[in-house]
Amino acid sequence: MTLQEIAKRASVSTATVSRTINGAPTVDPTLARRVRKVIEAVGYYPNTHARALVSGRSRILGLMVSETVEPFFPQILQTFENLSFEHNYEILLSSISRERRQMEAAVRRMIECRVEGLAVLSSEKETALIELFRGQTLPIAVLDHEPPGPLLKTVSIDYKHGVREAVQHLAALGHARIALITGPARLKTAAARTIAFQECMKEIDLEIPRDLLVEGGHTLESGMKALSVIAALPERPSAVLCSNDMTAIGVMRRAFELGLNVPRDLSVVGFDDNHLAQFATPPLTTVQVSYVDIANAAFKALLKSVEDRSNESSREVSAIQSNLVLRRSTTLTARRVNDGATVKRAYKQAAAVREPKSDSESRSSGGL
Amino acid sequence: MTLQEIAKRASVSTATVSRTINGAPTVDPTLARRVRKVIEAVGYYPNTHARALVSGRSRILGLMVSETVEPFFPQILQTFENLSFEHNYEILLSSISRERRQMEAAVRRMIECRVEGLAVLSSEKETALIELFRGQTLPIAVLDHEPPGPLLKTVSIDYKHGVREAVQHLAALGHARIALITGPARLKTAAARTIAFQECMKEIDLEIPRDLLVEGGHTLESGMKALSVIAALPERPSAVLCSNDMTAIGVMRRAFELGLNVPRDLSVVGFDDNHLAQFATPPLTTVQVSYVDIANAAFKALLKSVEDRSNESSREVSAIQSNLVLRRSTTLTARRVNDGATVKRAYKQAAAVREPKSDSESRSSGGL
DNA sequence: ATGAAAGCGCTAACAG
DNA sequence: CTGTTAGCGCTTTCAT
Repeated sequence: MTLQEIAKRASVSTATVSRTINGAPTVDPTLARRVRKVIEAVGYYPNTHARALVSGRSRILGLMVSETVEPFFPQILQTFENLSFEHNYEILLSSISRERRQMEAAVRRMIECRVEGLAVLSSEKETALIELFRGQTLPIAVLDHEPPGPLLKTVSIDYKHGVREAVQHLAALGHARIALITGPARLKTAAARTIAFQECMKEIDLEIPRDLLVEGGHTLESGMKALSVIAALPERPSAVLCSNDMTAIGVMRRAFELGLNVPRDLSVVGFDDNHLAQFATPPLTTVQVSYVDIANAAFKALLKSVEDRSNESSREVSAIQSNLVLRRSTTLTARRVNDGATVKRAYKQAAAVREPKSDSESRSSGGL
Repeated sequence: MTLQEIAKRASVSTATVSRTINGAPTVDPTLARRVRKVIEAVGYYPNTHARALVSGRSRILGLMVSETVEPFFPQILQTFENLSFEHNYEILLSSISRERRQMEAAVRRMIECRVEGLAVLSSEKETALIELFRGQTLPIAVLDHEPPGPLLKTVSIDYKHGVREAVQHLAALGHARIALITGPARLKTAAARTIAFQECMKEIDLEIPRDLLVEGGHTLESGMKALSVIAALPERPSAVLCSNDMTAIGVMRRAFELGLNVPRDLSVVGFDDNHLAQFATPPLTTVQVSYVDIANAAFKALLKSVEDRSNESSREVSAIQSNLVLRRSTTLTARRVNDGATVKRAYKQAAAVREPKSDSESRSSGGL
């Protein structure tokens, strides 16, 4: 069934049918009704490919993410889905492979499908990826990318806010020796977390001895290993901040094995607030990063870029905030434990303390 | 840049360019090389929309799932992604909304994009959904659907295998009173699990008193509530099988609160083997359902249906097996606890015991 | 083996 | 306000 056929049956021109379908205001209500009736009757659905071809607009947005098997991925996808739906776009999904050939193939698909905009939500490989789109006049939204170009919209994550809350929360509980278990060095987001930690510690004049900066790998195992290292230290820290939740879970598991009670003997803070965090034992205090907000910002930036054709030069930057979510894996240090009021005060000091927006939608492990 | 332009620059006809691109065998190698050179030089990418329009083949497969925010979803999507990539299809994703209007809109999108096949991987609403595709001559792959039609490929999940392993494993450990916490009644997959349990219990002549069949809702809270009910029973069961992992986690949490030790006082078995299962305390013994296998079967069925145009009548049924995964949430009953050898023997009796294929890719909560 | 030409289904001038 | 018409970029006979 084609538009032509509808035109014939409704005894109007194809133009009128087209106008009716697209809700053009200049079409006689009587005719419009007649057309719609025929469309309804025969079960006609316009062909998007023909439409895309002639209009030059595919109404498809590309979404490239590191791994669909990542904890935050569902939230990102769901958000994109909803927004696309709302704005009448389709989304073309692709995972960013480590292999060059696969990456090129993915890029090819995006281009061949004539996506009108692209969101790259990954913490590695984005630079190489974006490079492959050189010369495509395609708006791209990406996390914290330098240098931004005219078509490059940037979504930046403010790790510092949440980390500051975490550090000050711990300090208020009496912790002075706070360790950090980092993520893999190659992830720029992990690096950003480390820097945020260092800066926030400095803000309140806390030192970070070399041996309290332990490299992790954002995995359960790396967290376990890191805690073994930390536990063997001559002067053990009383709290540890982890670069993601999975690491924190590993830390808690190893702590348990070593007979260390969390939080009594060791306060643990995670990062991301994925699904596991709230179900951990004890439930994990963590720096929440809202992937919904991130996806939202990326989509909006893209949409704006696609709909306007003018503002090509305004390289937008949308900043997403992180926040501490208080649960049960942190508490007073031993020397403060007798001071009953202190714990309450400390909890209050963690300014933006709140449960995440949609706890039940959170997911596990990883982080962008 | 268009195919025409390439033809001009390579001084050949558009037909030759088309043939070259599509790897037709009847094109002179010299010409082909010349064409490819131009294509490479100018960075030409064929337009899939034009291609789809003229060829009548979109090379798009639809995938509809209940909620992208579901634990098993990433595995399904990833599997589809990989396979699509491999076979040069794109996938059009849509979540199955509870609202009628949204559902219709999703169906419309699928049809307008001219998807060549559709996988519906959901445990509710599929019948209504499929109904909306009536008269579309579109191959559809769906979970256990009755009645199967000529274009309806069915993927069925054999819950009984895994449940049998679970029940016999528990029986071997000395458990005679085994409770079941069901899922929501509206989910046909949950109902199937319940039936499998009843049948497997009957197989080994174990009774299921009315009060050992407790309705749950596949949520943490429902698991907690269900255990409260069970714990209050005059004659408490020594083991409980849950309709999904989330329920089992809730059971374990409430058990902990009630001072019941899992597995010593109560053996707990989950269902699905999602991400949480292995990280639970204690790690959860569970009936694993491989969503990778399910997605794989659905895709393959679809592909076959799309590529052949003949076998429209062969309504395939691919059966996916479930298996028990042994972890630490089950053990001997009190009366057997003194018999040292028994536990080993029991573990051996659970025939197909093994760790899941890719533990680290599993996800949390829910179940199809 | 290659080219010329006819559309695929739709939109958007343009003319009326 | 409506209709006519010219393509959008590609594949595919059908000749040659």
